[in-house]
Amino acid sequence: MEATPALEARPLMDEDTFRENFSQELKPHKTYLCYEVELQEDDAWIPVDEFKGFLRNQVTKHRRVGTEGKPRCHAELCLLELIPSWELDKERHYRVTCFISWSPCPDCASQLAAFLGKNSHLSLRVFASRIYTKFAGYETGLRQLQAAGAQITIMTSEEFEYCWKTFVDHQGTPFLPWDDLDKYSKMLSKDLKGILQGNWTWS
DNA sequence: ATTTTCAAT
Repeated sequence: MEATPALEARPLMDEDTFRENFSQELKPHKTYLCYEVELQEDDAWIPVDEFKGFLRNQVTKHRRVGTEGKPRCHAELCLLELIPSWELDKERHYRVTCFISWSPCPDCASQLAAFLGKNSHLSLRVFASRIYTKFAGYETGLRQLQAAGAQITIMTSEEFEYCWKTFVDHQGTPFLPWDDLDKYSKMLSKDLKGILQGNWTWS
């Protein structure tokens, strides 16, 4: 009964899942989100390791007439359901960081913004691998989220490597960037900057 | 080049 120290095994993402979902070239019909929390102490951010993890969006398995399936849940809303369970001290200030494979859709962005408005003890940073442009108004959504105080950024090799080390079951192997990682990251960063500044490049 | 877009036609 001395097998493991008080260190609880945290679930880790397998390597393929990470690569398949965070590579900018692939566009899987699912979203993964890695999250972590830090507590503000003077000028420093202290990691709160117990609330570190990852999740993915939830889908209804079977849809049948007359059956009330569990509603689909985008990854961001899964996170919003999770945060209250952490019971963070409202007298202190925390920073929640998430690394997400698709940027928030307009609805999620709006809900995140509302959440930040109601939780002034929390700050939010969003690092996205890709920009989710499927739904009309995605630009406005991202701007709204930024206006609510969130920091929104495209993941660079630095964040990919951090996620690999922190959330992936990497078996001790170092992060090997995929082809064109930096190229896509720079391209998407430029796109996001334009969006957040209110420029439109597409009609 | 406009793209497998938080699926399921």
